[in-house]
Amino acid sequence: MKATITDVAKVAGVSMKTVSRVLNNEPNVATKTREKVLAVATELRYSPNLAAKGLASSRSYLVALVYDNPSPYYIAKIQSGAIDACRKFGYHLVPEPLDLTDEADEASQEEAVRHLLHRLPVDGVILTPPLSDSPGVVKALETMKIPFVLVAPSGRENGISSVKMDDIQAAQEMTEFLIAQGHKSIGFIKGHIEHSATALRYEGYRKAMANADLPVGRNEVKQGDFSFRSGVTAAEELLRNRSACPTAIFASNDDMAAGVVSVASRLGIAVPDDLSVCGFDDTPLAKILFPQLTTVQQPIYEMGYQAVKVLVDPALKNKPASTHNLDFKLVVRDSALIQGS
Amino acid sequence: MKATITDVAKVAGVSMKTVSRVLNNEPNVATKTREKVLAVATELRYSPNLAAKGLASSRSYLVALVYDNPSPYYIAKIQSGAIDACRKFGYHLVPEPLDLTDEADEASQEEAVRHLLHRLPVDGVILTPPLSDSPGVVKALETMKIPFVLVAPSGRENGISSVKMDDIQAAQEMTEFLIAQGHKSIGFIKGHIEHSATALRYEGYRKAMANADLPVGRNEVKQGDFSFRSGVTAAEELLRNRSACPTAIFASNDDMAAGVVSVASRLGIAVPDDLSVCGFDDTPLAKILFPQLTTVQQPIYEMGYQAVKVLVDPALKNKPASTHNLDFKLVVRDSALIQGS
DNA sequence: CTGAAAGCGCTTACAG
DNA sequence: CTGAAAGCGCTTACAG
Repeated sequence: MKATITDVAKVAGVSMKTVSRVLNNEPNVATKTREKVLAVATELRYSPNLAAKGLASSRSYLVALVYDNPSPYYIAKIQSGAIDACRKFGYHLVPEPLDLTDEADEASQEEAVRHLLHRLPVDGVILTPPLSDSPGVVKALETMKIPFVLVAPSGRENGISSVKMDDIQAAQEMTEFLIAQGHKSIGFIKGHIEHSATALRYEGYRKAMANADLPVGRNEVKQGDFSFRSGVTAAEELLRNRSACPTAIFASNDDMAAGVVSVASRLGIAVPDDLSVCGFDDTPLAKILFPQLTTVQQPIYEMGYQAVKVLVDPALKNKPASTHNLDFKLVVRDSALIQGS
Repeated sequence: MKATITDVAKVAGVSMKTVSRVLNNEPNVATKTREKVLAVATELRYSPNLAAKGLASSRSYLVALVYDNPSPYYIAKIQSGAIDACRKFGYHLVPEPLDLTDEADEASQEEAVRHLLHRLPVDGVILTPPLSDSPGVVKALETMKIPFVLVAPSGRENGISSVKMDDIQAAQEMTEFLIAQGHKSIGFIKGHIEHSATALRYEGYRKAMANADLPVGRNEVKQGDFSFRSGVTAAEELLRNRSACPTAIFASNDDMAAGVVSVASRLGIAVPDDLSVCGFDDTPLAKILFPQLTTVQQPIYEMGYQAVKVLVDPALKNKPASTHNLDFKLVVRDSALIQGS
């Protein structure tokens, strides 16, 4: 029924091995032979059997995307980029959710990963936050000798490839944007205390304020936890004293920014006329809100794409570990745009 | 390094074939032999090589989730259910986005699917809306003789397995809930005109109104397109005449319901005191809004799970096509809850 | 530049 | 209840 490499060889009048060489773009094939084989392959609608290739070469042509993330939106974007890259290089992506909530210690986390990857041999693994910061998970991959790449890890990992963006720089630029709009008192809402991005975004905000010689008052910074609810609570505190409240609030993610907008609307504070609001992430919510949110667009799709590339691109794999810094984008929408500016 | 079936056979003192029988739960193995093999397999941390299994049995142990859907939330949930089912049966899920926007006619859509599945042989395919309604896609699968199952198809497909929920019934129950709360004038906002769920949900609404002998005025039904924006527009029309506007609005998805809430808030109409609002889908948005949305929770995760089960469960596959109707759930939250009721 | 042989780790079909 | 042989469709390592 389906054509095999032997069929192609027979019809083309060459050996199986030559067909293999042509299809894998190996050198040492006469141009004429190459063309002939290619023509026959097309004619026979030949496509290699992945299982056979895998068995013979002890590769799987599979890349696992291992995640443990509550945000379907984030995963969907990473996955989308990863799949596109896989297609380009003849691989396939297998998403593998990994629930580590029951595995408290490092050793049992390691065992969980080992178990997961024992059943399915893959040629590479992509780790998304917060797994990219888990020592147990990383250790399992290292001892199993499976190539892997970290997406947005918090630390500067030595000897491990990673794809990331500069959260500090992004938060700093967003704050600078607000300062350029004339704001002098800018409130900030921090994210979840255990999330690695929280400290980085806060640092970017502080840097911009310091560079502009603007003091940051104790009452201008509130702790949140990335939830809408925490944005509401923080906004209520920031906006309590109407005579001395900030003219702009930078929430370190969109959900919290939505909470700010909702409080402002309830208190009759006009956004952006009386209060500018910024978020971070550019989730779908940012465009649904009224007014639409000014926010930071992370290169999530690109991180997924680049992660796969690092693992499977012949030009990159088996090379020393590399760190890929991808570009973010400030998306300016109505929530922080002074009229006429 | 990694144990093979031969290693297990050697250590257990039996033939390769016997090990194979034990591991695949085939009959005709002495209990003692079975136990011995199992013990050795565990000891050696043996796990079968998928590629070898696949090559020998001409199966792949892979299921493809083919989608072309703008909603990452929907896909993420389907995928989550599908992966869990795959794990239970020893399969793996490979998500395959399929962009059909450039393939206008049925023939080229068929070719696109053929091309996609030619490279990756899979044991089954799951088709999500709107692909589950595409004749070209269905035809490709049929001629390739790949087992497949439709998720939420609109029509009554003959001879094709499907998993779905009853949109008519759900919309009817939601409307009945509003009626039971004492509402007599209930506005309705229809969905996108080309989406199959639109007509079904509207029918459920009409049925409930008719059953309760409540007339549906021309001004009570507005056309939307499932977007937040269209919900805003529809709400503005429905609420224009404050003296004769409905006391409840049932939007046929959450995004449009969010639009209604936003208009009400702008007009100073209290939700739910002056206006009850209901949505459909129970997206994350439903819980972020203030007040939180009363809505219909679709069994999306369950559809993904069941779809895989139909394809790979030995008790179900190779059986005649079956239709699986899964249960929805009315989620009553503050946006449509009369106080004290 | 090309090919014949062996083998990857399983299952299938058959035999006993 | 158990096993020996052949083969799935490729690649690897070697030879020429």
